[in-house]
Amino acid sequence: MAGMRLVIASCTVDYQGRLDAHLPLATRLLLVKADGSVSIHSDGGAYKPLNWMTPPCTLAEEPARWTVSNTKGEVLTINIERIHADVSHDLGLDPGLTKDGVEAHLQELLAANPGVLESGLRLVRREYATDIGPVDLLCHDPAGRALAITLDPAEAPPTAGGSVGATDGGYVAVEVKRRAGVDAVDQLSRYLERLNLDGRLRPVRGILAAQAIAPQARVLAESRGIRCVVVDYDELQGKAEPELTLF
Amino acid sequence: MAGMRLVIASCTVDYQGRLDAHLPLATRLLLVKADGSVSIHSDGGAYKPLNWMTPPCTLAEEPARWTVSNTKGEVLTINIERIHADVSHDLGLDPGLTKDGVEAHLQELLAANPGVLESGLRLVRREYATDIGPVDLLCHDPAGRALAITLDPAEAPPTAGGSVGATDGGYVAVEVKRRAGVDAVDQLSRYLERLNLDGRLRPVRGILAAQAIAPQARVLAESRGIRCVVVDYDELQGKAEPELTLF
DNA sequence: ACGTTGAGATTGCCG
DNA sequence: CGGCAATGTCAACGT
Repeated sequence: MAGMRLVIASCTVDYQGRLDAHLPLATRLLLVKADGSVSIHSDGGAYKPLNWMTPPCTLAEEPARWTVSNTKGEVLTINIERIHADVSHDLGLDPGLTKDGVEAHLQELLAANPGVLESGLRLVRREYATDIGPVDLLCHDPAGRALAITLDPAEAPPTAGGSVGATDGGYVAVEVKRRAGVDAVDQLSRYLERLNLDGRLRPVRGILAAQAIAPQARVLAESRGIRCVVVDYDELQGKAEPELTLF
Repeated sequence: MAGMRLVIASCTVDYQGRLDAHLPLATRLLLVKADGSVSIHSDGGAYKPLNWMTPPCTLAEEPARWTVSNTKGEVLTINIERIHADVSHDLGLDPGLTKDGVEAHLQELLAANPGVLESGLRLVRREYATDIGPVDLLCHDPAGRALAITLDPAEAPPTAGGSVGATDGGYVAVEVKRRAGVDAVDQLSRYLERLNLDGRLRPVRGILAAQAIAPQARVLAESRGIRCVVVDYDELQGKAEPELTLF
């Protein structure tokens, strides 16, 4: 039986699996999809169901008791007191969602225009592989150490005692985020720690590029000699197709 | 009009807000809850809707077009080609979900039995406040430096060059997780960095306690002198009530 | 209201 | 299939 089934029922629910959970008696929506997944919704709390079972799973249906289980030993038990409605509809396959404006797109635009991050910066490689994961952008700064002279002293990297690669020239690792928090700074720090073990790259410094950077992330980044650059998505998209803005 | 509304409709959808997204024409379930939130489901893909708008938001309904918007400028537009079904039900307030087995419970059990983490360890305080957030457990090791002698050399902390408080006695900061990843190591590292600025506590070392620890997290933790302890939830619960296991 | 943290996170990607 | 990182993460809680 293909299609989606909607049941309004007064029920209690028990889940045993990754945790134990229980729902007292109340009227709720039971949503059974074609893939067998079941979700139990109340009339609030946005889109997240109170309980659910993700596919693949099997539904065993008795008159007053549904038992949904999967191969990992998780069990969802729905004890049905009364059914108020029970309808089914065949929806067919969904053509799917198209998205625009996510981190991947921001990374593409920055890869095409690394100079936005810092004048003269050139892209070496996107998704540069390290043994702890890929760095979003690895760039090279032809100006090298000379660059530091032109920077405001307040933005200059700390002295050589820093724990990560806080230097002022050569290679540059860029972490791209839509919204950057302290975790993004830690992530970039890990990469820098790793990249600076490579004698062919060392010294490598870091740039955190995001549409928005949390204040605490900015403080942490600067204390580690990591530059923060806030990028404007629309403006960047304009640079990507400059011929469109000529007239 | 209180209650939940279920509409089966052929529609296209556009979302503009944190990103841009579009859904081509297809038949879907539109779920409108009493709080005004709207979610659009296909017949698959677990419980997450294809598109949605979380409350608070307002729904403006025209014959062939629903417009859902919030105060942050996000807009969800549903162009309705045909309505196949449209039913409403008043579900009433839900008494809510009870849970057991989450991190908070694991933290309680470890607070009551810190010796599980390391013989002799004593609890100083749960949720010990620092200015960058609370440490799950702050403990004290009466054995102090003498402990290191009994440890396997392979597990011994690194030399004093480590960037965070990787020492071998006195106070111990414990980070509790159900599943620990590298981010948990970073989190604990930040706390250690902070705690070791306090002369009354220094030196403070770290223990990462979790039901499961990712291999990369283990490597990173040990490179920073942080001990990893895998705890068994059921076993720990047994220790909490030892009188029940006497016979 | 804002920030921080946990979550049965889910989902997609790539090894 | 397992590890890893992004997500319009969401939701709960404390300040």
